[in-house]
Amino acid sequence: MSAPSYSPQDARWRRLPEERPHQILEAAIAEFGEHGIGGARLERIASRAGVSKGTIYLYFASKEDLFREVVRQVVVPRMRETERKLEGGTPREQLERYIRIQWAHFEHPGAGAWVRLVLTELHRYPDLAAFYHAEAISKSNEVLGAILRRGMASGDFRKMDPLAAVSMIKAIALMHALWSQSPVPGVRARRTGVDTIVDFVLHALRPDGEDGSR
Amino acid sequence: MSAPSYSPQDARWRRLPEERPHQILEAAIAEFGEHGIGGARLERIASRAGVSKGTIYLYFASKEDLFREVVRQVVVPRMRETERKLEGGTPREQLERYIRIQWAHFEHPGAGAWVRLVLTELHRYPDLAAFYHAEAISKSNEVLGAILRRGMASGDFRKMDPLAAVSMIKAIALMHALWSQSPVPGVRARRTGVDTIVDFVLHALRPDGEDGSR
DNA sequence: CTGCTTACTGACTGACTGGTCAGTTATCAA
DNA sequence: TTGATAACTGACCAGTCAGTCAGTAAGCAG
Repeated sequence: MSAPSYSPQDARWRRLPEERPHQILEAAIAEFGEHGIGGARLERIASRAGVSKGTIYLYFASKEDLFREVVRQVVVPRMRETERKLEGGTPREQLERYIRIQWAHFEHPGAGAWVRLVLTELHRYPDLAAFYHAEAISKSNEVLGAILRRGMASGDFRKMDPLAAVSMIKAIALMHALWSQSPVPGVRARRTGVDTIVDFVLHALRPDGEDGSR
Repeated sequence: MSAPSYSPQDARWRRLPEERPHQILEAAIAEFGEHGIGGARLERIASRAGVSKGTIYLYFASKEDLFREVVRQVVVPRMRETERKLEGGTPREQLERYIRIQWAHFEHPGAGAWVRLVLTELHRYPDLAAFYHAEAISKSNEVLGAILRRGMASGDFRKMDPLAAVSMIKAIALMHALWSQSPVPGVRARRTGVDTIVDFVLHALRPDGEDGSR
């Protein structure tokens, strides 16, 4: 109806149809990370990307579709990359490296928010949750599970259900991510060092009768 | 303006000003558990309680106030009761009982949703989060921490930071609650038995050089 | 310069929901 | 029976936000 008249020729604003989807996805990952799916505002995503809200709808069908593409194009590839660093070494070394890599990953600002998002909002989008589980979680479980199985076979670790151990190790790592970045003072204060976590897990997996020193 | 005319004299509807707050709180705990704080609808809470939306505002100042009272009057007392069952026994027995009680508690339908709510939505309401932390979480940490400290002093457990151990034990229990009730098939399938959890934790705390049999 | 196409804008709409309040009904004392 | 009062209702209001679309600007071919 009325004239738009955005900032005349002021800025280095340009038409860049090829870069728009990527710019919007980067803005979206930040916004979803900070506010979750429900709390994310398309107006803010647009503003972060330096475009208007309408432009988002030129490239993505809906908010949910935008979230789906964020997971597919940004989150999953990053997770894959992290797991490539695990190759080589004894099972104990690999397990320790796994925990330390996860820890370092979760120290990154915003990681806690993403963990929170995945643990708690994803389940309301069943197809997305299934996709995420297939692409990210189950792959990651297999990697860690294989390390544990090798260690049990070699005698480095005591024998137990490898998948159960995977669950518990991941539980500790995930909850640490949540708590270490909690805005609630009493929660954040109780930060556990990564050495303590490595120690706890290695003790839990230590074969019977073996000394705990490393 | 126009006449309400709800079901004439049909049902056993009665004015019960003394029971209303309790009815509304019970409806609210169910609604908050299923939909979280943000997703809860006052209209649905009213409907569950068999009253109209306006009635809620006769007893509670706002949605947030209603949530606060749910925590104060329902959740905290239930949590306190759970912890009374821990008295007596050796530290090992107490720790095992703690884990089994938590497990049983989290098996209850809706428990997963409450864990999810606390872990992920509470932080957006800083005063509520502080209240919940003071009333529920820190008390619970002290109880478990005391068990661990006694066990370390008596030689039942190896020496380590008791608060770190509390964090990790709780992490395992909480994530189990979330995963065991997940609506995502691949996640729910990977259910870990409580015996495995007890075993894992007792191994992690076992003093150096001791055999793992119980 | 002119006309055409593509990229983009932002005011607007429609649906939703927390919270309000004028009005209705039950209850009970007088 | 008849007020008076407390309990309760639900239409309404105001704010919010995902999604739409008429219109504007940039770029480019002729």
